[in-house]
Amino acid sequence: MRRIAPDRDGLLAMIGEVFREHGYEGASLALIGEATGLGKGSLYHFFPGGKEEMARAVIAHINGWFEDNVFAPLRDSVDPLAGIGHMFAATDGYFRSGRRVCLIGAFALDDSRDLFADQIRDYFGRWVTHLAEALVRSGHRPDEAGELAEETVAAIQGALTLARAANDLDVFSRALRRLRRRLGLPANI
Amino acid sequence: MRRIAPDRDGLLAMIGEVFREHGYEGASLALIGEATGLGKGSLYHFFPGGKEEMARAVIAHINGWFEDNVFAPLRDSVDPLAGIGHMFAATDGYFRSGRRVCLIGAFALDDSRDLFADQIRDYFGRWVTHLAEALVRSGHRPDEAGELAEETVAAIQGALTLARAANDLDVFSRALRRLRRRLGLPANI
DNA sequence: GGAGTATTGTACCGATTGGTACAATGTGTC
DNA sequence: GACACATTGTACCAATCGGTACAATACTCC
Repeated sequence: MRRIAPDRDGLLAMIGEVFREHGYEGASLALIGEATGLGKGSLYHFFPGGKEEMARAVIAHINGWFEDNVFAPLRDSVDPLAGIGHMFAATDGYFRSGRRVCLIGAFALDDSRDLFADQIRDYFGRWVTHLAEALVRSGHRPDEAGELAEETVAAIQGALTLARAANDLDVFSRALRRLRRRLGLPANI
Repeated sequence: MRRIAPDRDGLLAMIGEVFREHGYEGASLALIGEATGLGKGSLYHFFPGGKEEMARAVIAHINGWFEDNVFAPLRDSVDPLAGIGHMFAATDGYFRSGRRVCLIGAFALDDSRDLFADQIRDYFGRWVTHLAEALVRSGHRPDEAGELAEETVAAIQGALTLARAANDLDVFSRALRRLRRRLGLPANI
């Protein structure tokens, strides 16, 4: 019996890709087992709560990544524009310039939203809030900053949808470029 | 044996709601049967190709609705701004001010995109193209109009995602209001 | 090396999946 | 009423679903 001993981060990343590509319903335990190289025995050992616990852990994992790589820079950068620039760079990297889709956004659209409503609302809510605060610090009026933040996060989600629908990565790149300009950043980082 | 004789439009609308709420994978024949009041015998009589043919017909049905109620006004209105206003009103109505989600956008995100790639690309492509042409007619430069159209359609998709994630319909209303203003329309229709 | 725990493969479960077959019944037409 | 065709309910199929049970193996620490 070989011992793979996948670290939890790597494991969650692999499971996350399955959910991302197939959705919550479409991600069968067979697919997850295939992607991770683990049988049901192992999967239910690490996630006694089954598929739902896996999804919950994956969402929390993504939430943590955004906390560290997107929200923290937005909150802690001395120069708010630099923090916003960091956000765009991390976002472009995370979604692989449009090749990848937002798992949490996809979950928000169908049935599975009801299962993970709190985590989903938290993810988008924090993104909008932290971006809005950075925009306030960069000189925007609070109400205007709130709308601009909401508009930006929605535009990113919409661009991911449209890029995948059109099968054209440039859709996503163009959207990020427009958003950068509107938020007061130089055209390229 | 009672005879319901649902007209095809009503039938496709009912099936469409199931796909919209549960996604392609999640929409089981049991759910579809329950929603339509039809057994498998009837469903496979009307759609010999099974679930895939049902989904294809539903997407085509939606495509047709948008052709009549969104794209045609964009193309045929003498006043392009009136056509664009018509588009926003129809869009707000169709998505029930954010209560409803875009089935085709949801399909674009997961596995099912590969099954329906042509129809999905067609839907979004026509929307962007027709909006861009109306924007050109209203005075925008062609390249600028293309970007603005793409941005608008993406913003609508993103707003639907965000509204459902936040469980807050105002997110969608605010997005539509901003888009109307940016495209040169009066604040309320 | 032995004890205790972590991990794993396998067999199995009932329920549900999409799909097929087909006879029975409804409906419209002459 | 008789015929043709449209529609439907039911029974059935193999495959897969998520999940459980458990014994066998790996690993860790003494």
